Amino acid sequence: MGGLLDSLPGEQRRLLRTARPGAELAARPMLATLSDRRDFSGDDDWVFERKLDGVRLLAVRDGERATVFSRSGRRLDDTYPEIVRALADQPRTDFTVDGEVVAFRRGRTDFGRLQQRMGLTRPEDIEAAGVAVTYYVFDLLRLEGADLTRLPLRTRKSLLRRALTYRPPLRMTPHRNEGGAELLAASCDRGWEGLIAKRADADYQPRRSRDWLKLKCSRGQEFVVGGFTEPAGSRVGLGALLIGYHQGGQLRYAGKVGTGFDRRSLLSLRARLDGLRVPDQPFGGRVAEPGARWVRPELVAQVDFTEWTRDGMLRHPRYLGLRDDKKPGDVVRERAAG
DNA sequence: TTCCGACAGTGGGGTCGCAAT
DNA sequence: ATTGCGACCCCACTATCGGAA
Repeated sequence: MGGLLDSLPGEQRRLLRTARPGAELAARPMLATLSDRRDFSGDDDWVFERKLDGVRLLAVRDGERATVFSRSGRRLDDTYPEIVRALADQPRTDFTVDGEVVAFRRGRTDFGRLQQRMGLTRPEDIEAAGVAVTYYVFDLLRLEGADLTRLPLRTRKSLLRRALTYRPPLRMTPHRNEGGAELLAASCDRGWEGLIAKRADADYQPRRSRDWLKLKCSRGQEFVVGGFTEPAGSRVGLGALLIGYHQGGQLRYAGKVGTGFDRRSLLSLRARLDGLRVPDQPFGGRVAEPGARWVRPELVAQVDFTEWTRDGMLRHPRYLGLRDDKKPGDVVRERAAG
């Protein structure tokens, strides 16, 4: 075993530094920056990966031992024992990899399903949950005693492919070298989350970087504003808008949106909402939001979000603005569940 | 001078575990 | 038995500040 690094050209070998196992974990994982960029036809060289909807996991193999860490540095060995086992069974005994743990439902990565595993550490609880996980690795930070983070991404990926043996629950994240725009369109059609675009020649930086771009499929639509919450702390105007849509002759609650505002929009929204105040909630069914203020459902807000949760609430909602061109009565749910 | 990255603060849904009711 | 809370996960965004470009 070993000798993978001997195949590197001299100028890349000079980028290597010695690394103690786990030393890179004192730093943080490299994070992607949210981007609207869609044109990747320029001179710069990018690698595209499917955006996986799970939790980040860094794994360290040091001799006989394998250990996994969350993004914040928490040890998760008891949470994902089958991943630790898969890493401990690898022929190579000296590496650090970066990747994402996911759970599948109906062929798609499903964060909600993974959540049923995330907090569990007792083997019998994990067994009872019945949620199989897969560890998609996409980067190699350390190998054969060397810190690889200064090497270009393509080289790290090439080494990663050869360094590990891929059997469930361990997989290498597939990537493509071109066609980013087409790939993103196809991903969104399938109802996936989006893509991560990574600069092919970039090093691994333990922070949020523009060398990794998060390209998200947007699932925005209009919602009727039926109430709001009071601001807290240094916040002004309001905390969040309570929003919904029409279905079956009533206004159905779809959750809250509490980000995307600046000071001006918070204050002007509050002024308009105060003119619409009513004592009773306009939503059908009971909405349990302590301290909520209710308004006549006359304002229509444009809201972006990633997906509907199982309970029919919005995940990762953000406010984009008011739609004065839309009638509240026309606002319905635009996508089916899931 | 302008831009970028890091941090703090405020907001979201959901899960689990634990304490209070 | 139910409810509430905090701690984690995922995340959104604004505002600010200091240093790099």
